Amino acid sequence: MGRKKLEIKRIENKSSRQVTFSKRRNGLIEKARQLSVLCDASVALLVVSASGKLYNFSAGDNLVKILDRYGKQHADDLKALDLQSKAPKYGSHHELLELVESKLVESNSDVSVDSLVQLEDHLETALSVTRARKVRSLQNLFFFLTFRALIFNPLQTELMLKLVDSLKEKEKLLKEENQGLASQMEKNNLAGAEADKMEMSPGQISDINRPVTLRLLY
Amino acid sequence: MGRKKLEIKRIENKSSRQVTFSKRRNGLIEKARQLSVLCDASVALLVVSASGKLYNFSAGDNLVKILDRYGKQHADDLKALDLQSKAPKYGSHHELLELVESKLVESNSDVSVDSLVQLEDHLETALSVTRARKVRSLQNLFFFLTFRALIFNPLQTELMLKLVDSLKEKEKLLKEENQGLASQMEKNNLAGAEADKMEMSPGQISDINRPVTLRLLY
DNA sequence: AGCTATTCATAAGT
DNA sequence: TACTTATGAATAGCT
Repeated sequence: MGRKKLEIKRIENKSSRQVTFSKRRNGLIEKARQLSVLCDASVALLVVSASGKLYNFSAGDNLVKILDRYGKQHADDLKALDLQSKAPKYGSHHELLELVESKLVESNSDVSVDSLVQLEDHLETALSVTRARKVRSLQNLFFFLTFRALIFNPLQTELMLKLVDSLKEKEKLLKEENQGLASQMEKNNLAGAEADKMEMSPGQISDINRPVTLRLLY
Repeated sequence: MGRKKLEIKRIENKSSRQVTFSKRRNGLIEKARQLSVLCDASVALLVVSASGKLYNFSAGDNLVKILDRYGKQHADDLKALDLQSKAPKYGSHHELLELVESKLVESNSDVSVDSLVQLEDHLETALSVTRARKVRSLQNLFFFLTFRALIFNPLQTELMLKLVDSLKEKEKLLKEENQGLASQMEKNNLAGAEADKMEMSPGQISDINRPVTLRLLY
């Protein structure tokens, strides 16, 4: 819609490509805004230029509630998805979990793009049969989850990773404390055995006295 | 661009609103496709109708790599954001973490929409000063993180929540084991004190013997 | 779902 | 980068 008809293929001239990008990007955003206003819809638009610059637009209130309602409507599909991913044939849920965990450990929780791409592939494979069966409904679900992630950002993931870190740290400290206690107990037992001329392994001691509350590590 | 100029405000007539929605949605998607092809850009478009139905479109390859490069370019901003969110005045990072954790516990990891909305508000407040200072750069960062979340879906969040659950469970078991050990030790000490006619508190026992390796809980 | 009169978006030029 | 304008595209109202 200009002085000349423009074929829809990559514009080779760099500067005119840039000009066109700027104009059409603005046009697209305006159209998105209009759609949102005219039809009471919610719209999110994300554009990355060839040079890596990010542009975004979103409009529409109560998106979160709409998505929540949508999610509730599709609760059955969610359950089916969950069960499917537990099926051993396509990689169990637990295996996937282990995979995520190992990726997190590997990269010291600074999750690399490559490892997540790889992880996504695994998930893709695990879900392929489910998808083939109920493509439409699951695609909707996919985008429900996607959109949810889009709304509940930006730091949720980062915070979650930090939470995982803190839990791992807590676990480490608890294990150390455990080992310390075990070590003390062994020593006590040896001392006791010397005194009593009898042996007693820590695991076989029955619980007679009331447990002591330790200052647990936080 | 029709028979009559149309004011950009909500169309009250339901059926014509629906028709307009359908037409303009398709138009928007086509425009997004064209922008992607003409200018070598990546585009993601998400639309939710008033009735809650979800429509999506995306185009452009290597989005993940573009975003990764972008993220690396803005690594300094990420660090600044991290430091800022640690500033006590606006709620420490740790507090936010506790908040996330409590929300997860509250809802038994079936994260409710309302609690996340609330959480988002807290984050919003915590980051408001940072944003005011470097709005442009942080908005880009915001959308980088958003877009990343968009790409690394759909089950990443769900898996992460399950990972958190498993770590919490591990922690619980370790604490129980800790208490069990402490209880045993107390009993041993009492027994030892009786035998030796002397008292010895668990915390004051020095480590003489080599620690015993326990079968840790997994 | 189609049809066209119109308005709108924008390619090329400045 | 911003403005202008001829022209191609999108679409509002109608069927």
